[in-house]
Amino acid sequence: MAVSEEQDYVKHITKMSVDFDKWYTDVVRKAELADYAPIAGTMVLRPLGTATWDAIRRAFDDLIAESGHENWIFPLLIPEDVFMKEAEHVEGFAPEVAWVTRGGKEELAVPLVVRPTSETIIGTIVRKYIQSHRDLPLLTNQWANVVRWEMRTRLFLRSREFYWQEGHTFHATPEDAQSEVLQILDNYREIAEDWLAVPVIPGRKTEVEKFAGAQFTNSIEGMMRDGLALQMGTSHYFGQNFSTAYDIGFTNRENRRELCYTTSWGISWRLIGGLVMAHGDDSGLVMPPRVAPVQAAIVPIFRDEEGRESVSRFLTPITAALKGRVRHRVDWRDSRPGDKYAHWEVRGVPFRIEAGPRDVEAGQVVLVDRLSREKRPVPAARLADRLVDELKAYHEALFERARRFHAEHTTHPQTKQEFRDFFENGNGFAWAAFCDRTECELELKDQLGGVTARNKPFKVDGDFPDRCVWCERAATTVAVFARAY
RNA sequence: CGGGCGGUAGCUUAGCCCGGUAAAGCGCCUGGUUUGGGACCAGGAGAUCGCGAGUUCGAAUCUCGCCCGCCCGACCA
Repeated sequence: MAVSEEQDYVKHITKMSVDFDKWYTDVVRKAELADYAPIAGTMVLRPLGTATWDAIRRAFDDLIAESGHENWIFPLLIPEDVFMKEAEHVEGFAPEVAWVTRGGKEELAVPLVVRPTSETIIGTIVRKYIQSHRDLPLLTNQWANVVRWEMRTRLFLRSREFYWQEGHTFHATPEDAQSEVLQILDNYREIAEDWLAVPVIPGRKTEVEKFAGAQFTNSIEGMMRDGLALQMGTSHYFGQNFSTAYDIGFTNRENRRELCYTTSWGISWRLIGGLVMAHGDDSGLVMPPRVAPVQAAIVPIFRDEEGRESVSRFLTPITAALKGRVRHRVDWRDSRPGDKYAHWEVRGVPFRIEAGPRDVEAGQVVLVDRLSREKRPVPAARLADRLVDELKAYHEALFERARRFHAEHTTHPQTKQEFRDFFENGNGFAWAAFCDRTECELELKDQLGGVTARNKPFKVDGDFPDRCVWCERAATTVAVFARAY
């Protein structure tokens, strides 16, 4: 049934087609994922957002545990002199660092920076645990909050304090470190695609976009429903940049001292913003089922106390069968069914189960999914099995929908004119031949209103011209261009 | 950080220009009636008008400073 304008107004969710940015903010707040906090540029993660982040966290933690990574907890504060050792890194982060200069009433002799990322302090700390090649690789990870004094903030996507995981690893050889970087990037791809149902492009960052202090940076890039790119995870190779600055060495098999090859990598709660913008619609959130805190909301329908008890008895074996298999919630709140439908819809719950007198009579429930809203009767005894299958299919459908959108908003311009036209008339991804020169990328960014090379994809199909799509010099690579968050 | 706009009940806003101690819808509470797509009726609670100072007999309203948000720019692993 179509939703009237008046009802929309009551819900206070701006339509995506009217103003995408406003729609996004409305959804995040009305779905109660997160809200603004009273400190500029910071936010509070509400229970739905926290549960979603926890689900992502568990999924990734399991993945990296399998490959031998261990969680640590490192300090929040970094002494200035420790922070300042790697020049490029300092230059990249200095403008957005928050400082602690006082403890109680005393001015600190050495000011402390609130970590914007932890390469420097972790390097400083773990160097003493690394003596021999036998101590390598050392594979650390921490789940933490960091602070970056951003000028322009946005819920989940760019906040002054954010939660993430940062992995920091130390290796005996460049090959080992580089394969770590690739392996983690593939773990990130798995989180994005298999858990969040967002198709992504893995690739190598250009010099303009790489991490401050890295030799190279890899990323996965996803497309939001406004055609903008979102960097959903990055994985950096430092070579010996940090181990030189922080003197992180080991004794190799030849009994000679050598410096470690290091990496770092991170995903943040930005992924939640990503799933909102990749899947949401004018009714609110659409949660990917594998991370959805509630996968099925059960709405009991009854007229009186007797009816209530009858539905309750009917539901007892049903919820018992769902236990441990499907994350569900029975909505006994004292309000009308329609109100409950809307409640769970805004929150993006994949499935709704209606159970009323007619269902009790027939020994069935009515299953409704968030995407099609079609009502389908399911025998009560088969609900659990059915839902497990439906959740899988729902994930596939979501992923497929996002994949199709991504494909429909992707182009392969052959000429500079086609390239210009594409970005002057809208947004999306443009795969094009590229000279990979910084000057060229900066020029096109300037002239095309913020278009940048998101990355140079690892996998490129088809033929591309041998001239750069922008400067028309010899092309050395293929890059995906887009405006980005 | 520069330019512009805004902040009034939990939410969305009116009132501000032209000063006289705050209003509506939604939400919330109680009772009744209802319940398969955001119900209805009646009653009720809820606001130091973002914070602070100033002008004034009197400030939501005028002035100044600060805080928070939005848009544009600069900036942005």
